[in-house]
Amino acid sequence: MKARFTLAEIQQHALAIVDREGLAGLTMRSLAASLHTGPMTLYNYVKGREALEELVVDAVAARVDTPALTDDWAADTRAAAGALWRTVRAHPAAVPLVLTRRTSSATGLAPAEALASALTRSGLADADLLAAFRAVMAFVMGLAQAEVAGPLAPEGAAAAEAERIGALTEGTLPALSRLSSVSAAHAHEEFDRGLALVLAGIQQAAEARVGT
Amino acid sequence: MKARFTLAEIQQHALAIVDREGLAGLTMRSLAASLHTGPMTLYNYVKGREALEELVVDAVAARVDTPALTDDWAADTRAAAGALWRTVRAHPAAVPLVLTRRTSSATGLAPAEALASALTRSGLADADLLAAFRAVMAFVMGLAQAEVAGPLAPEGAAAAEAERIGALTEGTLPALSRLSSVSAAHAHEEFDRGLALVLAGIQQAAEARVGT
DNA sequence: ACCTGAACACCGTTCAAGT
DNA sequence: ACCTGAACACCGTTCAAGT
Repeated sequence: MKARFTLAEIQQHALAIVDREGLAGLTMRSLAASLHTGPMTLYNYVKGREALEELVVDAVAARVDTPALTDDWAADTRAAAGALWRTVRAHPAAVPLVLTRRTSSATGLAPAEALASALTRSGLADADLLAAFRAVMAFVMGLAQAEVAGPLAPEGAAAAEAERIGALTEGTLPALSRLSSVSAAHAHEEFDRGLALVLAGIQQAAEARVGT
Repeated sequence: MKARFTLAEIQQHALAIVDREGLAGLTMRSLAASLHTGPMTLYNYVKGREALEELVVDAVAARVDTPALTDDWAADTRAAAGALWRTVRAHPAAVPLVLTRRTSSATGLAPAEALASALTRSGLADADLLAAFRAVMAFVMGLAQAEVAGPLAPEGAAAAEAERIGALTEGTLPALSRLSSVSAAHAHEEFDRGLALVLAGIQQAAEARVGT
């Protein structure tokens, strides 16, 4: 019998379920139902649950539209990081998978390649180039992590944001609870400001190298 | 009947199982067996599976020994970030939980408080202070993420590290595969170098403020 | 070769009964 | 109050039988 589905179809259905019902809503059985088959059919396309979850990560990565290159490596770095950030953020329920499942497909690695490519044109030497890549990538993933499970993240959608930390710590964690109220006011610019700080350090290293 | 266990006991057993057998090894049933009880007994101490996982995260956070404060905020920031990094890294199997489960206990938030406290003494204004906190915290968590599931992480313990990316991408992801070989050579200093880049950007912002 | 129902070995948790 | 066995509703996956 011919193959009834394509891998891309399965990917799309899986990501759609995660987006719609959350991570717990994705099971072999629910995905099979979404495709109008029995659970066992899936095993003709995917090795098992774990491979399915990697497929979801690939599906998210595939939605990142890598921006066109310019002659400004710093701008390209910002663009690559921003594109990844926006896409990951658009699929909050998939973030736990994005953070913990590794990809080795070309599409899954494409956003990292775009970032690496931009940074390579900074002229940094190997060790610093690697550190810069690590720092920017970690910033993007770490910020996504913070939004899902970080200490300043609002608990429920409706809960007042600053309340949680403020109430629970009652002055025992003063620095953190102050930041918590700042966060409520500056949520919209946290990515840009944070990335600017990281990039400032990288640019400084790149310029120091040109100077010598 | 008196309470047979303390929460701390349960925490230690749970973390020990994760460290020893991996995340999949921790189930209500396996934890109960480790404590020589039935699974139902656990529900007297913990609301359910999810609360248990948060307890594991707290247990990891509790093992971070926050370093003593000095009069150098940048050094204290490095020390706070380093202490968190080393502890998280010492429990690789727990990293997926650390990344995805939120804590609201005081012990769970203590490492973040230490970091916030150090950065507060930089003199940065609110928005930049928050951005700096975000950047450093994201760097630490993002680097832990990269080690577990990032594009340059070795697949298996025995697999040659550069092979994976190199072989699979065969020149289609040139920048990334070059970084992959650099990574093999510089693994030991990636944290320090990356953090130095991030801190350079933060210090630059702090000095610019002093100058005006 | 690709498909897929039945069955198995798990899992978290509800319920109800113990002390 | 705190404990806990039995039972239930799931889950991923093996197996074997279909085409």
